[in-house]
Amino acid sequence: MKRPTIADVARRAGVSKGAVSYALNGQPGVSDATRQRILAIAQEIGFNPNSAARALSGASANAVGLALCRPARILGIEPFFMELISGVEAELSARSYALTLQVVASPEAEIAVYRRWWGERRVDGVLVCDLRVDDRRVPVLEELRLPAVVIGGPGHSGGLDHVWSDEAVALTEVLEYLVALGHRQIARVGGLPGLLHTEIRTETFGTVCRRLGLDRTVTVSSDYSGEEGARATRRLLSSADRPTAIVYDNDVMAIAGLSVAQEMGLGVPSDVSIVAWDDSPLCQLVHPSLTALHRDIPAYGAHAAGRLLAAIAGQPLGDFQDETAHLIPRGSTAPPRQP
Amino acid sequence: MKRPTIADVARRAGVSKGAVSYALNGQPGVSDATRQRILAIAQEIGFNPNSAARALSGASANAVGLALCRPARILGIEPFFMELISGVEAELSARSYALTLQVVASPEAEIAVYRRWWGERRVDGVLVCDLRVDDRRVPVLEELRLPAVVIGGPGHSGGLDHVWSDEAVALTEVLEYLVALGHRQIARVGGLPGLLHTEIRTETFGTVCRRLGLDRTVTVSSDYSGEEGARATRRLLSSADRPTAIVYDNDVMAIAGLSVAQEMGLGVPSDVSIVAWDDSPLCQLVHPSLTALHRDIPAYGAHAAGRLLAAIAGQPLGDFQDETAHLIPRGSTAPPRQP
DNA sequence: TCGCTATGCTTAACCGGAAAAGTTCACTCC
DNA sequence: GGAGTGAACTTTTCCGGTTAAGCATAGCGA
Repeated sequence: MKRPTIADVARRAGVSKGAVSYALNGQPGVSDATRQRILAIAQEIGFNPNSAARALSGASANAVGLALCRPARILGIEPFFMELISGVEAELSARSYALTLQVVASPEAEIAVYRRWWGERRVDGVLVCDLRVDDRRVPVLEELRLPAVVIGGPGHSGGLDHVWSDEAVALTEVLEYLVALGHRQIARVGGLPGLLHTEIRTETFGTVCRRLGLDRTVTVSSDYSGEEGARATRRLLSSADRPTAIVYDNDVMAIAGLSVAQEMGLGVPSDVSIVAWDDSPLCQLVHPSLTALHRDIPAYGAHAAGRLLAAIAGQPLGDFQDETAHLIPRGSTAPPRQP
Repeated sequence: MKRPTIADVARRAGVSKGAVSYALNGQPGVSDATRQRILAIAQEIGFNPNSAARALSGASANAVGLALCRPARILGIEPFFMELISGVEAELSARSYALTLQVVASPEAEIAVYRRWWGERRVDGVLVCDLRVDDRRVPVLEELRLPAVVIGGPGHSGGLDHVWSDEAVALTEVLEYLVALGHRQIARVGGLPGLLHTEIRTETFGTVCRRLGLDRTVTVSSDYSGEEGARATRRLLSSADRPTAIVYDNDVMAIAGLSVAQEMGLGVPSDVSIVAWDDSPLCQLVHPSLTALHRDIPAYGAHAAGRLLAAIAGQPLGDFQDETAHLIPRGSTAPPRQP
């Protein structure tokens, strides 16, 4: 089956290719009557402009790129990325932009992908996840002048636009809540060290605990996987002065932690309270359901995508602070058992 | 920053654009010495061929499409798709193909996306998920002659290549295992009706139960979400003759079911055994860990992608039966308590 | 009546590659 | 020595759009 081209439309309408192009793109230069006729014919023969030809003459590929640097195992289990992608997609497809996805093995590979995409003009811009402290991807994107929106922050995104949410405030809410319940020994199982939001949380955790007068607080690093979350929890709960509450950097680790606690014969929340960061439906499926920090991740993705499209259109909007995650107390938190 | 084009390489090498094209594409027509020189220069100035220009002259967009028709909520929570995408990606990026992703709201929208992609020449082929009985997408793809690989089957994929895994054998293994443990009342919480694999499972469930002499068996339809899984479980477990074992069509519903059982004060596996289809790491994070049907989903995706690339290259390979899911018994199954 | 402008269209150049067709030249061979 | 050949390039055309520039025609004011 032959794909209809602009020439086919032009022939049937008895006008030139140029006229068709003007008509379809809403440009002036054709009468209203002709425009209507051309639109009808294009519709009738199912004409869609060849994206390559368009990209070649205009400058726009009508696509944005997203490179994810996580092992398959973790990508699958963490709802975060898929929800983010859903949100990004919703915004993009409303403006008929395509999303080009690539899973990479390392930050270096990710940089190579950006360079290739830029050279190939395959995408008009990119969304950058997992912002790191002094991220090496940032200067490369700036050098390439590839429009980009960083998802994460604040700071460390150089001159790139970014969309972020206040991790410090959210964590503070959690800690104040736990302290209000009576907890004094609070531990945290953190995400991948080096990621900016992990570092922000770690620093905030220290600061707020000191401010609240908690002395025996500890952060253990992990990698977001259930296995690591379980291992960290096992270590924490076997220690001499075990914490009465644990805050996890994602929901998967929190669920693993819950399971470990129950396995060790500890009651949740009676012996140990659990709080999860990121509130996927999973948190409500386990028993007891998990107290979690909730935010609208698809909306977060949609905002980032919207900003990226604006940046591509040449309107640098500056940074955008998205909704702060808020605590949803559920069954996994309670006052600690009196000693 | 100006993107280097083939003309820049040609100028620096002191040859024509044509020579550069031959050299970079491994075509005959240039001497080895010149080829090396051109390659070195291309490397040095970081030349990447403009994908649009390439797509416009050749016929290949060097991209494949994947349209997903599920609400964001479910896409996020089900590890299946993200794992599948990881596998697809691994295969594609090894052959430097891009993956274009689109989330759609309905099968009609999905068909529209295929038509658009085809018209825009945006992709060279597509992967089709969630095969339905008498799927309307199949004739459209055949009519468009858009290379496609259907993930799912067997059958109902018309003349399109497909990659499938034997659901019937897997389910039979589960049922025989449960019967061997002594279960006689087995229920199943099924996935979305209309999806081919759901229908195959439903039919197999009926057939095998009859063959094994089980009389009181029941299948409840659901939508893969935890909420629905919980509701279905609640109904099953409150019924007069409640089942002693429940098989769930995915892991999320199984986890929800486990939670409901525990909430109702029933012991798992003492009062009710639970088996999950799809064995994401989640199954090992809950307590007791779930007996599950395991298969390598990234590999499944990689196989499909590989077949699609072959189909695009013009080698129709015919159907491919992937590994059958196999049962991994864990803590959620045991002989039923004696009445 | 003659310009002048605005409208509505056509023409043609261009984007950056791929590849067919054409050119040059060294070399072979009768 | 002249035709024939093949290697190594160059030139040209093409893909299918966008868009600047060109060109009739109509309308209008002086």
